[in-house]
Amino acid sequence: MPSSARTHTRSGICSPLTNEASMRLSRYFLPTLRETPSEAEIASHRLMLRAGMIRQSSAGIYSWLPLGYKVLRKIEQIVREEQNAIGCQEILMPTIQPADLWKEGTGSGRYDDYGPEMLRIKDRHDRDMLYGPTNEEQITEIFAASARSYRDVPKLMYHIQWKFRDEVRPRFGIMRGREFLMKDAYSFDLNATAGRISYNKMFVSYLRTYERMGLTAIPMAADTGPIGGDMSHEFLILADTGESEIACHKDFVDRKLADKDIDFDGDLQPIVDSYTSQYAATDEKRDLDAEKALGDDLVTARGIEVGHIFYFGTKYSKPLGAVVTDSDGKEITVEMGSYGIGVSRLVGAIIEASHDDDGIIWPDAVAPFKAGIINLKAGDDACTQACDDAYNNLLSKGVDVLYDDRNTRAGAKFADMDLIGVPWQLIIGPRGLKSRTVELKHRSSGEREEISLESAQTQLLV
RNA sequence: CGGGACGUGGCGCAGUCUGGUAGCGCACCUCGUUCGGGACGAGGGGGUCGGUGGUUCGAAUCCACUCGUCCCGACCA
Repeated sequence: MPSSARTHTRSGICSPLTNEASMRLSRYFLPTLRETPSEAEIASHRLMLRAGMIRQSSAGIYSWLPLGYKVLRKIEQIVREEQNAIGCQEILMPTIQPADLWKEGTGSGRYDDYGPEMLRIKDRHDRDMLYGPTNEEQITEIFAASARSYRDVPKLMYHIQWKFRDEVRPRFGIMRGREFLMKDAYSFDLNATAGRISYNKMFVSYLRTYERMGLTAIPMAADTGPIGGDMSHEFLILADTGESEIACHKDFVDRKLADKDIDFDGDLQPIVDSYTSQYAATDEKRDLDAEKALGDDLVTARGIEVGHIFYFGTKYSKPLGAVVTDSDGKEITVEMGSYGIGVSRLVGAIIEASHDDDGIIWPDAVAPFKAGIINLKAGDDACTQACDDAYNNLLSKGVDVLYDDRNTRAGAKFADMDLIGVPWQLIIGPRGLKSRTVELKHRSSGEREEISLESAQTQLLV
């Protein structure tokens, strides 16, 4: 690609690396709201509406506007990269599934159990279909149809797809929608020992995934259902407005993975053990004796579930006939696990964990733009020239930047930029330019520096 | 699914009790003065009150039904 295609003029640019468009705000569809729509109660819902990220279509179903969709894709991409990093392979399964996959006799047998939460549809031939609330049946059928030998396992596959659960009571905006974007992964192994290896990969991968988003997620033992054992964990992040009460050892609160460079083919059990050996429990799993023993090390807080992994053995492989032949020529029903991350929910969860009275405070990794340029006086030639130059320069260096070039008052620009929560604000006005300075404001700390335009731009390149 | 609310220009609300064909703030458009944390003045556009059916001379207001949305609870990524 010729370089001229990358460094162009006034209409924003696509970085060849990220394919994320920087933007002049005068051309961007960013319908911010000064007042909160009355239906929004919690912070993330309020702020997502006010920041022009989403609009509601019907109860629990939302459209994603440019700003919101950009964040959603950033989160999705982090999830994708971390799944790929453990050898989990991306596929894409349909949203609409044939009911036979779920019915007794022809499928898993949970068609009747699932209840009205599953959206059932008939096609024109009067065949029963459904909008998938999850994909265990589908992936198992795919695997079963082609896997023959023990050499075909282990396998890890995932997809990132919209799901639908017809919640009785959708609420909290995107956090508890009926339609939601979810990463769900599935593991296929020859036996439980191998299954644990797959489970551990996911466990550690999840810790890394959330950490990359600027979150501390705490794994907590969850109900294992009919299988039993210790192979089901929910991952929760702490937020004052969280949906459930949790209790854990205080070491979890800011815990980071000690080893950044993990060998996923090595033994992950010690890492998993280092997490699971410490106390952490959701409301229904709390153990008061254990908590008493912790004394001052106990922390109680509120949490939001952002992931759930579990191992379910042959629950689906058996009815759907996912069988391979082992080295002795014996038929083995494969052992499976499934591993979910609520991608769209994470957008709301991150906001719950990171906002203030003025708006959202995006962690760097998921911020829709790295920086915003505020032109304090759009009518001033010198000021506009300085802003244009800074914008074009940052673009050419690959910095994703939102340039507020609108001809509105400064106050409105400050308010909008704080609301949408980009990490850095480059504030340029005629007054500062007289002494060749601009203001660089850091959204999360609130710190402002009066520095030269050049050094401000240099800082944004880091 | 139980309990509770609400539905009036894009957003936030008043008007409903005590029927007389719609109002305020913000936003929007024009002009002028402004312009470093959501300006000021003047002028202007936009709604027939979620829908349907009743009562009435007359309904945003009363009655019935219906649709939608939100909140609490049970349930869940």
